[in-house]
Amino acid sequence: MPLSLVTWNVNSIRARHDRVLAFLDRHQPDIVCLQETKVEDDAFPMESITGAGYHAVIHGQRTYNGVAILSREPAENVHCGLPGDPEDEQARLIAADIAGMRVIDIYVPNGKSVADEEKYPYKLAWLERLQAFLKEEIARGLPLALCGDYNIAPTDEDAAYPERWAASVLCHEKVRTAFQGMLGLGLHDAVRHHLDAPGPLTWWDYRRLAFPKGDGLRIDHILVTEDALKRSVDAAVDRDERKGKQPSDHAPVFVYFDR
DNA sequence: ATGGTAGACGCTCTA
Repeated sequence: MPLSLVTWNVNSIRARHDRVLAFLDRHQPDIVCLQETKVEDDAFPMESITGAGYHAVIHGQRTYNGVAILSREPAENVHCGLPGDPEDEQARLIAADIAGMRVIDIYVPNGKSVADEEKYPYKLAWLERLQAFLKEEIARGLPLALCGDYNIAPTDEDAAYPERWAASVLCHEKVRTAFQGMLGLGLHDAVRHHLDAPGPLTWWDYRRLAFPKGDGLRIDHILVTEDALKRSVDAAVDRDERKGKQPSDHAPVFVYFDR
């Protein structure tokens, strides 16, 4: 069996508790990066996760944001938070060494709208700080995977209806430039490497009947260094996880690696 | 027709 690495924005670990456990049981993934856990660390359902046979490292906060990495093997050298702004207390990044790989789990700020004078500049500045952090992390030399909800659809082929989203913070030129900048650091889009465009879609808004209408975007990504790309053998999106009762608005994204 | 849903929290914000 290949090693499986997953990223999934669950939109509240407590609201998605049963779905997460069913997901772990069904797929038996090796490493799972979660975003939008929306819970302080004291209230994270740690017993459920360990009961399912997983270690967890967590970086949460009340109400918003929050990230966690679940793994079969224990995590080492855990790092919480994106450096570069001492005033920034939003819990959007956690990193750890797992199974010989550096795994970085990110929840990039949404940015609200391009015209927003606070949230969109925060998103762009956050992406700048991320690039600086990535340079240091890549320099450590381990195979590296940057997994998460990037809130960026890198090209028009990453939206089912690109014209509807052209003016959005998910498709705007400046965030697409930031995505290209990460590729410029030596990272590769592992999902795109294995799966042809258009898609695969990973997020459908709860509103406007977006899922039944097929109005989704590819905003959840796994970027990897070249050594990890060479070890990767396939990728997938579990679109079925968006169906049924009380789904997250995001589907889990998988990349598989030779061990 | 210019809306709509979901989650956490508290009567509103974020996505």
